[in-house]
Amino acid sequence: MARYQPGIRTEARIIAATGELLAEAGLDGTTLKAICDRAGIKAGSFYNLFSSKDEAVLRVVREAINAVDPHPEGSGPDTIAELVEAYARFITEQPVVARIYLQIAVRGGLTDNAMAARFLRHHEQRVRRFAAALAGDGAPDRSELIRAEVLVGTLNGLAFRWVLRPDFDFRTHLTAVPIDGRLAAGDVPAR
Amino acid sequence: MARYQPGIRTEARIIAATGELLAEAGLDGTTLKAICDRAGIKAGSFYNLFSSKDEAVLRVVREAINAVDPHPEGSGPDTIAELVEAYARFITEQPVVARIYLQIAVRGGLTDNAMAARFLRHHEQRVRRFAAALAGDGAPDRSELIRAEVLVGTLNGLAFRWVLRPDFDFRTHLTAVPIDGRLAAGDVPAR
DNA sequence: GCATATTTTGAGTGGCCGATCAAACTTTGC
DNA sequence: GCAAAGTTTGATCGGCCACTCAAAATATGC
Repeated sequence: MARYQPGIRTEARIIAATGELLAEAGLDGTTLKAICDRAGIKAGSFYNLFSSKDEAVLRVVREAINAVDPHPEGSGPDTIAELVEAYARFITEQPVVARIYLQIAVRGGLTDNAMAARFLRHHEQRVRRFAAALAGDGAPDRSELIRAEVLVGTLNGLAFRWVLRPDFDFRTHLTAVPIDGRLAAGDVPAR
Repeated sequence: MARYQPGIRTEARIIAATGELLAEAGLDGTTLKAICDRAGIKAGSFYNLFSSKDEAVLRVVREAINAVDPHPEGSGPDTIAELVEAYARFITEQPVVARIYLQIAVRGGLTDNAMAARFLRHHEQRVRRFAAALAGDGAPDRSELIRAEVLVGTLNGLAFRWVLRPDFDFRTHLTAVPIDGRLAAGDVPAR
């Protein structure tokens, strides 16, 4: 870990460079050389601060995952509309982080176990949260868990579509997502 | 291209090995060495029949994409229920091909342009087909196109979820997918 | 069975990957 | 200003990647 000022600044530049590359070029494009070139350092400096390339990538991914839900679970009476809106804000207001999150979700899930596990844990947590909102009072039943999984699946599906082509209008399509018989658009509170 | 019998058999073994590896180990795990080892040949034989590794991968992917929709567009009055059921059958009955299809969709989409373009073209074609089914007679309007995109997005989202964990029950969750105000389950015809 | 075309092999190529390390340099606390 | 601790550099490592090629082996048509 960095102790002196130069090291602290370098560490920050490495994290920034890694994040930008993950969003722009995906996991394949995020090579050690690319990170170092963008951060303006040599490989040796990188390994003075990080023990491996994966450490830097995981740091960025972890931050991206945490950025999805700013306030922790249970810290407020979530409604479905609020949860959907939070997802939409994540996509539209933090596109770089969102791209990292989704890329790692699928990419990491296919090959790397650590990333897949991390993403799945977070996914399940989110589904529980959606299910709780569907249930209102009391614990969600099986039907509500399934409906929550489908709703989160829809959001993820549209988000993947957006990753494939960034000009895909996530918000517009969100208005056609059915929630409890109504459409999401009508439920989204004004910002 | 193969002209003699040994070459024809080798070509088939290469395609089979490539497909198996794509499904098992993803794009990263599908190295030239892995393909050749599984096919029981040397690299030189591979390049006698294929001009590049990508050529073999693309052949498999193309076949996987074509396998999604067995009968070509316009060859029958598709209903939404039929289209959803076709997607579900693809996932549940051809899991290997489905995994390849979805992996390439996201993986290839991020780095490789040829695969991304191919997947997107196919995706848009599918959305048009869903939209036409929603519209019934006449050309689909904007609203129907958006609803079709959301519905296909939901299917993709659930499929991605299944790729992440194969024990995810795609069919059960399909019953909770809202279609035109009703649930998909009620519309799915008996097989 | 022979000439020709194809296929297979084995031994390479260069290139990029992540990672290492000693030596020079810089920052920091005192 | 000095010593100790941290940082940067430049050269370098072995390994795996996709790919090549001449030469040996095999298939095919006649």
